[in-house]
Amino acid sequence: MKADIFQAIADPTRRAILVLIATQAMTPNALAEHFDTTRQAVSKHIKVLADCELLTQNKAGREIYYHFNPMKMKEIDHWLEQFKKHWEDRFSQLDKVLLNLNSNKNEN
Amino acid sequence: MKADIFQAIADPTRRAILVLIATQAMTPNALAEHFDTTRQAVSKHIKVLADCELLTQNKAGREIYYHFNPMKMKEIDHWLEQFKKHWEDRFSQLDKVLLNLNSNKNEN
DNA sequence: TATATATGCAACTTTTGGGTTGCGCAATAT
DNA sequence: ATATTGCGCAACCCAAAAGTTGCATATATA
Repeated sequence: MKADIFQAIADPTRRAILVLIATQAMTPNALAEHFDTTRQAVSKHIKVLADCELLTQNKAGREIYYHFNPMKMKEIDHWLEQFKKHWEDRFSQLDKVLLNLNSNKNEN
Repeated sequence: MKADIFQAIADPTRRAILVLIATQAMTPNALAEHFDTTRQAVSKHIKVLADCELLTQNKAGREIYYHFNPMKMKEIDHWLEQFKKHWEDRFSQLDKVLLNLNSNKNEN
């Protein structure tokens, strides 16, 4: 059983799938046309994404539309928050340096 | 050659390393004490993280202090931004309701 | 009803990744 | 000067993952 969302987005093909499906729900076949691999390979990627709930299904006859689940993706954002302050701090430090450099010449 | 930041954060041990080092720069040995693996295993994780520039080195004698590079982590945040609107949008919730209605009727 | 289409699943192969062991090298300590 | 410490690197092993092929099943169409 696979459920690690970080592992899920590690693969570049899966990230591309997410980008496509975030724009528009798609079937596996429609999706596979965007890639250079077999339908089954794409299907396996879909399974990984669905297992960790980044995708949800919607069956319509014999077709299955996969939809993007943004709330799951938000978990990544939540994990990132603990680091956010670090790059915001660095920005302000950099700002300070640039201001000091600029103050030798002129202001704007 | 490994340089994929998404692949780098896929491993739980590496994510733990990032959390530790974000708080305080550390040497490989100090780091390894926090985990149940060998120093070499941790060292390999460090290499992965350093290769994709999530960590930077600072040599001090025979010790090497690894520092967190928040600007690189910010790239993940940047990638996430394309999805942010999906979970922030109120329409995202509306979509979900509509999709549930559709799947109950099983038509399109 | 017979056939084509959309999909999932299981078996297999190949590649990748994580871990361990063993080594070499440079910096420090005795 | 010799021993110890901190570290990286390479070789190897094993498990997991990605891709392919071949099926089975359900739905649509002729």
